[in-house]
Amino acid sequence: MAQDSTEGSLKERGVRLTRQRQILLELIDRTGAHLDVDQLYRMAKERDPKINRVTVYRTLKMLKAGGLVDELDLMHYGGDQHYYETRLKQEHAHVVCLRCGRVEEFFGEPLQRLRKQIESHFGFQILVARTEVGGYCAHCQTLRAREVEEIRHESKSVAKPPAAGARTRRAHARPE
Amino acid sequence: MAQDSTEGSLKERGVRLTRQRQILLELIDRTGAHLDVDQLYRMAKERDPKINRVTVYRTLKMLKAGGLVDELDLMHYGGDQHYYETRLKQEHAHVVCLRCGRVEEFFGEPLQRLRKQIESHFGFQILVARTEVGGYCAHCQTLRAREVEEIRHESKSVAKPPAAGARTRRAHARPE
DNA sequence: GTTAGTGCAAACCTTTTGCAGCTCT
DNA sequence: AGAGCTGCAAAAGGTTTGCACTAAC
Repeated sequence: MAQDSTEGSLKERGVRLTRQRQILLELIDRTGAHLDVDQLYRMAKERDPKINRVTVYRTLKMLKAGGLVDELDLMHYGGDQHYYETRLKQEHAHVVCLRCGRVEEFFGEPLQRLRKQIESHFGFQILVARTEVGGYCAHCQTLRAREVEEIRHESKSVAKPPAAGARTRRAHARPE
Repeated sequence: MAQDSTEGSLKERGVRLTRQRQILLELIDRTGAHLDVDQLYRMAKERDPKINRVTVYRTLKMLKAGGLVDELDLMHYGGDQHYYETRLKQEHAHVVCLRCGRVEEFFGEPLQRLRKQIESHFGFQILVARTEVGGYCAHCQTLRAREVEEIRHESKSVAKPPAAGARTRRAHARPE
């Protein structure tokens, strides 16, 4: 049972801890993963087959508004849905490989430095910050180079080099 | 007429410079603003009343894939559509006020530092980077404080303090 | 003349909404 | 008991697709 600060935080605000919410909270907080609505919905369904997708949306919206989860896009790799993660973790950037979909998290002082500079530069009060980076991971750089090479061979002469940011939209490809 | 590096870049790749594309390119490059599809579509329509929304989508997709424009969310202030801007500008972060919708751009060395650290830390090759920050601008911090104060007065006792990240979704509010 | 690009209509996917009934506190 | 939540069905964005026609090179 997830008896962490998230649930406490909700109780304080008089938010009801329904069975559905407990399930969703536990999934988000415990896995610490980047889950989209569909994944979350299916996982929740294993524990409560009657749960509705709409409840997942509503719960996430509430958690986001309450500053308990962060909403990510992960560079829209894999579609236009959103991904969610706990805010219990320390602030970090998301580094998404546009070829394999793997997502790395970067914690490091440049992030805090950036945050502070923005706050002092504009006199801005930051509530949420999001850094997402897309490109090729170490592994895929090599594979990518090979692919480009092959293409250049196939179309012997007028080799239109594949556009830099081009990405195949393979629905819900799993990293790895 | 926009005779800048963007058009050149397209010509080199054998992309046809249709009238519609010229209009859209000029709007994006010249205004240097953060435009969503709807704004872009309406502005383009003034110059070519027959242009179709789909063409706007298709052009943006191509420009994005070609690394000529960046796609932004601006913290989803004002809805779930995307915003687009030239990539001719130097890299910068977007700082969005969740109360008035104003968007500031932050250029500054912490960004380059962050980029470099991520690249060297993971051996990652960055193609696109996006930092978006949401919160309250200097001006709105004061107004916000006043609002909270008022609310506290109205509901005398059980004052549920407004959730930190809560934001009113006023569709397409204009900054200022 | 070819082939890429456009417009139109219709589909698609993700997310939101209205409302009756259920359930936490 | 009663406001707050849920589930269901239906709608509402925002974006993409299939196809016949048009225009850039």
